Amino acid sequence: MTRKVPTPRRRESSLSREQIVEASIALLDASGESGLTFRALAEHLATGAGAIYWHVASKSDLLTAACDAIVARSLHATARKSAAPKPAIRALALALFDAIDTHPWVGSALTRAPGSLPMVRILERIGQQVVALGVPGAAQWTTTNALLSYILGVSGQNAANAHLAREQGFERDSFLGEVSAEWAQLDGAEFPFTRSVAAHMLAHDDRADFLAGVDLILAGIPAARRR
Amino acid sequence: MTRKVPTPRRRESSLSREQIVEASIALLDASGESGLTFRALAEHLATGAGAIYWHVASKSDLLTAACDAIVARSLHATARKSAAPKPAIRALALALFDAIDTHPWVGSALTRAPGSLPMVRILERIGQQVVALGVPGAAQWTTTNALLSYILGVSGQNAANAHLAREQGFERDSFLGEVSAEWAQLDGAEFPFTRSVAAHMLAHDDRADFLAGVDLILAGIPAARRR
DNA sequence: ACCTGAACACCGTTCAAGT
DNA sequence: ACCTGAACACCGTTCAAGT
Repeated sequence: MTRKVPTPRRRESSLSREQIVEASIALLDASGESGLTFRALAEHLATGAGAIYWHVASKSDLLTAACDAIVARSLHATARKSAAPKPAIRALALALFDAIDTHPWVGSALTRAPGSLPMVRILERIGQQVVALGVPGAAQWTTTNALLSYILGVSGQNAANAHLAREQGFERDSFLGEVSAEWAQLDGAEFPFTRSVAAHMLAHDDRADFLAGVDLILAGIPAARRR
Repeated sequence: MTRKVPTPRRRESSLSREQIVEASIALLDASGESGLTFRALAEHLATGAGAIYWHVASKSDLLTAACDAIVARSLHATARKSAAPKPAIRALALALFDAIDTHPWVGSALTRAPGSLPMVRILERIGQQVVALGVPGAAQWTTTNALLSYILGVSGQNAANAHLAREQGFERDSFLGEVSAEWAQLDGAEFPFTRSVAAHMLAHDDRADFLAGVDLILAGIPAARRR
């Protein structure tokens, strides 16, 4: 993070970390995690594969940086609304859900980078609202963690669905149709619940269900305190 | 899934899908997701890489099968205790947490296989208890989904911590120490919450916090119904 | 029916050599 | 200080050929 004063003497159009991250995001959005390749990146940036390593430590460094750019952007867009804590948490949750829906690779990449900067950004924002909610000190960590896990968990699953559907050339709807049909054919004695929700899962609205789950957790917070 | 009657005529010690899955689990446990390689697997099984493709469709098929073996085993171990719904959900959650802690690769692999058999097994078990809890029809899917996402989300994060720590050659504790120290040095104006929980995160018990979160959601269920 | 192993088309990463 | 591009040590997957 210590940035030395640069003395740009050579050509002005030299490679920069931001350029590389931006190009990475474009590749990731276009063709998923497998689309991010040092060779593809080099071609995209009209340079050699080795050049990228001057600005970036490794592929996982690059992926984390790309994640952080998306997360920071998304959090920035929902910042400073100064709403009450619970509406603020709902807005935050939806912003992340939408960001991960738009950039499905963010979901799985975040999971593999615990304690990294993008995760800390989210933790911080949720935590501040949990504190504002009046949750006592000892429960703040647990409550924030529960919300964080739910938000990233469901958003990630939703994105994985979308990604898998696209990968198999289906529309998202017809992919859900496939899964629903599979579930409906499961053994009734062994999988009664899954069979019973097969129809609902076909018709459901991912975003609305996601928000309902957030509300479920939010509802549990005062209830848990009252015990 | 249609299994033709096999006519084993050649040598009795032929390769089987179960053998391959078992060897895969061993490799995954020993050296993580990057340790599962068709070449390593072939060497382990004293065969050629191509032979494995006779029994397995692809690497992702193999990974899903390995996941399913672990999940099925773990669910079977906690089956038929016929406890009340909430204790049953807690026991189920802990069993999965422990299984993913022991086999960290299960956490990330599950995320990438939505709608697959191992996921359905878990969905089914949680769903049955949610139904037993008396949650009305319309809310069953959402409630089950929330629990599923929380359980897999937190377990996955915990496993990712363990895996990352091991990868970097740290003990788990000293890895958490690193992260905690980093958090304590964050900018106080921008990251007040993260700074304030840095100490707690060092001392906390992952398993206990995980269970507390499950209780938080369980507490929210009746509260949400009462609205 | 099942296995072998070479071959194909890729990867991330390194590094001498250039400017 | 920054870039080039060949080279290294790998991958998953395929497929003719064997038994």
